Amino acid sequence: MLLKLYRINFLSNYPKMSTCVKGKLSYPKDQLNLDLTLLGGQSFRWEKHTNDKKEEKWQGVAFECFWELHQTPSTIKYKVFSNKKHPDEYFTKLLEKYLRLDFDLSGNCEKWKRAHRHFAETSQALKAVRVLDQEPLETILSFICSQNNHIKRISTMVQWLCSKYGSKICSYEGVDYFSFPSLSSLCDHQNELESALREAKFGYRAKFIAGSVKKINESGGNDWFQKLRSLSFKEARVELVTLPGIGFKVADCICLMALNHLESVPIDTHIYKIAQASYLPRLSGIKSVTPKIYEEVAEHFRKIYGDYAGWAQAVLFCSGLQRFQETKGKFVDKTNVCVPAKKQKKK
DNA sequence: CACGGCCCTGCTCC
DNA sequence: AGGAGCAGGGCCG
Repeated sequence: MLLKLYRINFLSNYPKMSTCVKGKLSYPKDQLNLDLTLLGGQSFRWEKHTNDKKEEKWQGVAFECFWELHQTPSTIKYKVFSNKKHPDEYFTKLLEKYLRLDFDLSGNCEKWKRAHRHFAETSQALKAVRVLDQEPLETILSFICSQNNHIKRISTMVQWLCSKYGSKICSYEGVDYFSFPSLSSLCDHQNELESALREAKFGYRAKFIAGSVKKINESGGNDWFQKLRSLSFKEARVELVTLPGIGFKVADCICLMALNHLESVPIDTHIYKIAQASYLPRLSGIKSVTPKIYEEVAEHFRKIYGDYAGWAQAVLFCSGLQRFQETKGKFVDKTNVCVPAKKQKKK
């Protein structure tokens, strides 16, 4: 045990010293559900741990920092490791920005409840999911991985990218944590990138990622991301869909979660089913979501829920997800008759 | 322009 | 046991 501690300290202090900062901010728990927000499919870099005393903590990497979060009814306490020196308040501000704590969730939920009956019915108990404000490159590559895929495998793939091309932030409790790779780091391996990804079981997404990295670099990298933030939502989306592997749905996820375009409403299969059942019954016979149908649904949500329609969608999505799990794969919207979950037995 | 077939992998189901 | 079916899409014909 002593030896182990010594090793960890030795490794993490040398050759590069990563500093640990502790901090705390006040925020009511009922306005921030960390499970839904961090583990619900926006980011793929967080894990929750519960010890035998049933104390919960969330660990993850964002903005080149490793974070450990604890939540009390009125506060969030954090530990953060970073390779770069910053004044302590930098981290508090960063965390507030990442979680968009300035957004009045309960106020907006009241508006959304008045805007449509379905919202009022589905979210009686507030699903306090917050839309994260994430880094564009990480969000783009992660959501390219998300197609035809589920959270668990996406997380594995993103983790692979980080440990292969990212840089080590710290070693904590015996685990190494890596930042998401920078654009330049990925470009340095441009020639081998696709084949390396293939080998790492990225499947057909390997080509998309390599191609997108190349194109992002040619477009100006971080300057291009800044430009996309300053453009209107739809202008930004037009630009994004020129990247290989990015269609409307993934582009909308990026706009919403990394480019500050909160009116963006990603229409995935879950949301489409909700739309068919409770918003646009006309679509109930139509299976394939063509670009035209996609836009119709998205515009419909924007019309109802306004400038922050994407956030309203996130809340609806979480409500749907929960029911999805409860019914063991059979998606059942509340407006339909609820099919009882199959009895599971078997060891 | 709408549609179906296909794409990689890994897991679950039967 | 081992093949079908599917998972928070996109591309191509």
